[in-house]
Amino acid sequence: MNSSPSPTKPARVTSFDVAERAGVNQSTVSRALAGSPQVTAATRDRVLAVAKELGYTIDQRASGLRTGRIDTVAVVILQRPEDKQSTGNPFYFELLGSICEAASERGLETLVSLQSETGALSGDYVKRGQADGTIVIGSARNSDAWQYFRELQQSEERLVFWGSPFEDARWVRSDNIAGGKLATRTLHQRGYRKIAFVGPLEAGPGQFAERFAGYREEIERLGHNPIQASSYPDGDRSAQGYHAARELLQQHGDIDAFFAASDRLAFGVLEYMQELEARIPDRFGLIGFDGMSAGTVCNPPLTTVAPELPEAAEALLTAAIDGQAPASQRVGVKLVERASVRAAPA
Amino acid sequence: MNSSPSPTKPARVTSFDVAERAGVNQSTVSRALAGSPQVTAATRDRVLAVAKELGYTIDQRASGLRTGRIDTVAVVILQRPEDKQSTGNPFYFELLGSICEAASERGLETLVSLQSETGALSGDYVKRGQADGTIVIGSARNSDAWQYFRELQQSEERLVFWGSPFEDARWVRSDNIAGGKLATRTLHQRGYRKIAFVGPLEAGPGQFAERFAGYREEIERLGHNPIQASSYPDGDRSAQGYHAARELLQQHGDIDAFFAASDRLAFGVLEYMQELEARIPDRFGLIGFDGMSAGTVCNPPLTTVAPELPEAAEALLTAAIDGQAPASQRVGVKLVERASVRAAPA
DNA sequence: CTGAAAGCGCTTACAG
DNA sequence: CTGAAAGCGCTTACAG
Repeated sequence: MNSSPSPTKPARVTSFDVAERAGVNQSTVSRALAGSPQVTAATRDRVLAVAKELGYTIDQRASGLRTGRIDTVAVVILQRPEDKQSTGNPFYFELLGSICEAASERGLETLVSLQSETGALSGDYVKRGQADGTIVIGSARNSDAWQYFRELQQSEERLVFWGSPFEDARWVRSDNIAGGKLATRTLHQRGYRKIAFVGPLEAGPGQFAERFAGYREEIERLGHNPIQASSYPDGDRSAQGYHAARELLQQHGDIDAFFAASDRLAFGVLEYMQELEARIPDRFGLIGFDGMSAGTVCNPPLTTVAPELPEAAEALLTAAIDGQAPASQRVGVKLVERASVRAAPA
Repeated sequence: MNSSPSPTKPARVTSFDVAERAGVNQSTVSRALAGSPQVTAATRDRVLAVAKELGYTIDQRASGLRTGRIDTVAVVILQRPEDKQSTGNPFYFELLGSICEAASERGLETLVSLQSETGALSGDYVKRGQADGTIVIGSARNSDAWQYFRELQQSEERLVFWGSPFEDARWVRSDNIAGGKLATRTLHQRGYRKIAFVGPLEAGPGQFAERFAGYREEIERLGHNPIQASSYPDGDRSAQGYHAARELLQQHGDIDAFFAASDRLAFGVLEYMQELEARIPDRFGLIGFDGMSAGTVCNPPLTTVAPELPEAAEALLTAAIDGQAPASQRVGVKLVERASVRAAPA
């Protein structure tokens, strides 16, 4: 009478169950499900039918224990300790989205870990058998965390960084120099004549510094001098952008365009422009960096330099999983035209 | 002479290695690392020291195979098929962030899967031994996908939905009715007198319909009639919001406020307002729903009703992992005041 | 082409 | 308090 599933046995269906029902050996079930050419089409079909009937599915823990592979990539997103509880930088989630998609196309799952506190850092997913490789992306400002991962890279081949502040590491980055040039050249082509750079040039060879280098190179090629703010407040990027725009305009009344080293900085610039009731793109041009989708909802929508996310995801995955990519690698950038820059002259 | 790690043996360190070096049995190592009270403090310390020295770490595949737990929650994010390659709805990533944090506090890892194509749906992470429970979040518009997961829920206890379009399912949702009332009441209190609802009321008892119900209830309590657009174009939420605002204003010239059923709809309304050069919040009030961080960069920043994300994450996790939460559950909402609504009268 | 068996690295009764 | 052993569910040489 009691045909309802007994509470004592949740009854995991194993390959032995399938084997018994299909009248073959368990090893044959394993081969059939793996699509081994060693097994007859007839046998395989029978096994597959039974497997489907019983709702059998390979246990990845057992499979992974045996093969050494777990078909998973771990992605750790480093946040600033202050970003705890807030959403952190949405750009990282956009990159994460691309990684998930690229991973899925390779038949990999994606394990995601948000980390911020120095004490709770953990990157040995490969050693723990939870992933075949690890990607670390995140804020260059959490330098304690980066230090930890940099050391980890000594002993772990399958670990790669996006946006790490170190040169001596395996990383993937935007082609920041090309991006800086592209933004600057675009602004100049659209008729802006005094183009300022917005972005704190923090410790070491960070991404902002590279974007500045591209800007500077292009500005000098055009026969001008680079212009940048003298200091930046602590706080979020938006506040920094706001203050920089104000300071720059106070000191150089003839500035007519800004290249912001990140979209979040650009949002701050935009905020100041709005306070000034300055018309964009007529009076001022503005280009950001990152291609964040939030830039579609600001007013005007933000023109920005965006890394090729699918390319970035591929490069990161290859480096993390295969573990034998070139030491470091840059991905291309493109201009995402929205509305904070005048149209090209006809 | 050849002391460099031989390429043939990547040499995984196991509990047997630790045991040998510490001069104990492997089972003692296991107990020591599990913090079992059965093991002497002295023994435990020795084992822990050796483990650290050798860089030993428990293999989760083996551990999970033995215990049946894997200490991981799977999160599948359903996207509209069209959203492939785009970023999809950023709100889901904000919720994902909260889930990751809550999971991490429970000592769980988070497996993330972006799914869109009907053929490639997969939710049996528990059966495959990859997770102890599964959370599905995502667009109600991908109804084929929801149908798949709804059926899966018949056979899988540890599966819970955020925002599913079905009533007969285990889900967690915002208290949409309270949220609709809150938005409407707020607009009325701030002096707006003709408040329209923006949002397509799609098939079945979706979240938008609940938000509308809350709006309607409050509007009627205030002695007014609900106002809504007659039709919505296909396309993204922003375009829908734009068209609804235009239609509403054409038909009801005296509208002075909008409650949009989602932030993305609200961004579309905002876009139309900008075209009109209508001043917000003076001429029109606007409240969205979701609490998306992108709402901080639009102009003016968007006042919105936000679900309590940490509470949502806790409820989802409890339902997914423990598998014995109430059949369905609502989480509280709050008003996030930004600048698209007038200040409260003094 | 299929079967019998070993073993991946753990946890946990079972003895002592 | 510690050890010896079984077993979680697979994959894959090894036989035949």
